[in-house]
Amino acid sequence: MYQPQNPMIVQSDGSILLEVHSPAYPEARDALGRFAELVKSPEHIHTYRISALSLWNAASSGLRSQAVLEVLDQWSKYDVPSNVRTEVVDQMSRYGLVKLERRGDDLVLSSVQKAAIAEVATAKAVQKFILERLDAQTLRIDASMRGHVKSALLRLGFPVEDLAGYSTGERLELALRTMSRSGHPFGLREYQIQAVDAFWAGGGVQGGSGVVALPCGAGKTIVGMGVMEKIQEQTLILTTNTVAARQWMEEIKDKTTVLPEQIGEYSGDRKTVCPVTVATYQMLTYRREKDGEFLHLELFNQKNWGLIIYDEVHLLPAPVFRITAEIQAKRRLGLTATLVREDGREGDVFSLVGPKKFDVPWKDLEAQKWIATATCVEVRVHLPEDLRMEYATAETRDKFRIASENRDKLDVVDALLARHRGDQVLIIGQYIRQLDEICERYGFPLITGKTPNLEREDLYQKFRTGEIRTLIVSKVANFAIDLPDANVAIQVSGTFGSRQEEAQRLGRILRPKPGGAYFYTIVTRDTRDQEFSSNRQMFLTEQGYQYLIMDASDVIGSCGDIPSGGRGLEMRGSNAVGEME
DNA sequence: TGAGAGGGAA
DNA sequence: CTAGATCCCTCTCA
Repeated sequence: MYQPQNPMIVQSDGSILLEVHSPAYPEARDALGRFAELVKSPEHIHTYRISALSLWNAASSGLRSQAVLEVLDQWSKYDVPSNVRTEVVDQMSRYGLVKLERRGDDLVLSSVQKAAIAEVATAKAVQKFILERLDAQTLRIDASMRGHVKSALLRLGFPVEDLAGYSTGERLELALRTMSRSGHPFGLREYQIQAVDAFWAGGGVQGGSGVVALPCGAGKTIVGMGVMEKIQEQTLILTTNTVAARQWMEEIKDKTTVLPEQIGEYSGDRKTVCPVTVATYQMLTYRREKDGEFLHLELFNQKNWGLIIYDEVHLLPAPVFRITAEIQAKRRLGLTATLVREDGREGDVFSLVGPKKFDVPWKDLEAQKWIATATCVEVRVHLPEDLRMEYATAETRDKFRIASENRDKLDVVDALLARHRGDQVLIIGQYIRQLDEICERYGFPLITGKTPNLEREDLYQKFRTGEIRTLIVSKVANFAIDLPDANVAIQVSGTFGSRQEEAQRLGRILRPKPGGAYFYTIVTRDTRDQEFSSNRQMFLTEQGYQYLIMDASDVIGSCGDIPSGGRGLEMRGSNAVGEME
């Protein structure tokens, strides 16, 4: 049957085409996002792919294959190819087809399907972990190899459901406060409660490991504390940097009954191990020079942890994967905004930290006003005549830089600053040279990695109070979670295709505010800059953000509108909340 | 004891 | 893929 009004085409190779301008697009996109990945997003038709991992993650977060098929049937123009239907049902049923369970002191792999166990038993990568074959449906495995077994099986196409349970950690009684120490009423939001419950669902054996994906600014720390309250055991928290580590400590002190002396920082500065300990990933990955030995992995055994929290789990480094494979009996919570890794190790996150248990489309939280409504605009600038020759003859790897640093971008910055006079603006870029130039042109303060901490804090403070209205920031913006909120971000250059980076930077302006938020990215037309830019936008597009494409001349020339969902800029400051659709 | 630089790593 | 930021360590200086 042919239903031309539907927005979707499902093809037999597993790719899905989605028409962006269809009225049904928003609904179809959100439904599709639960089990497929966006791989290409040019202006009119987006391409998604159904991958095995995306289906397993969907299955583990509670979606049924029947529901997936219904989505495809509902929105597809043509009949869904039968091989795709089979693939969806097959892959999703694979999650949990092989189970890992405890029998006395032993661990066993079992399946209702003898064929599955037969396949597992003969696979080279798994054989070395098998101790004996108990019967046609059961294999006894080496209990110390629990993580390695799961990794190997995932690669074989068997995403194991791990029901072997967890060891009990040392007890730590704690509760969330209803009034924070700093004197504000405090409680979990609806979706945060759902996230905690989804992680915990099934209790003792089923609940206890997995990943929760939430947008920047949606309170992942709070979800972590909610899980700690459920478990009531000593907890080790791993973060990407010390500022984040200290923020966790502050939050726990502020919003739980854990006493300050029960919280320790394990970092380069201080090495205190307490019932709640916060450490950085880099601490754990540090190796002594002479023999390459890891010096701090001991931390995992220094206390009988009942829970390990992996903050920003999409950045988890290889050695931490290795140690995580060894501690599969501990409860593990992964937190992330994006789950996409740029290095393709999503499979390891799935098998070693755990499957995705919960996520919310960013647009849902926007609709509920938990995060700001953001208008994203890509402004395209031409390369000036004299740089064109240089660009054309440059080495591939220099091309990106030439296009990124295009000085004509500054004319657009001029215009945008004029439009947003009175707003709190961040100018974000990747090249110090380029940022120096901007700094000279306007005289706004510039923060880079070299800026001492005291000076940063001073500038942040002045920005917070409005004494300073514009800050220029380098890649520090990607990590500095203490960077104050702004309502306008102007990106003049960014890293090669990093989807996470774009998400992080948008996150800088997502705290809810009455006038909405504006995210501008300035790119050089028809160059590698533009190519990479579209790559960077992929994750946010998947989340429903549509970039408005404008030419530099439209921004510079007109003194009028940058539409935000068909409305003019003059709506800012009014009670109107801009719309994206 | 603490701050600040320099080197190496990923 | 660069360029850039971060974090760890050890060393020096007050």
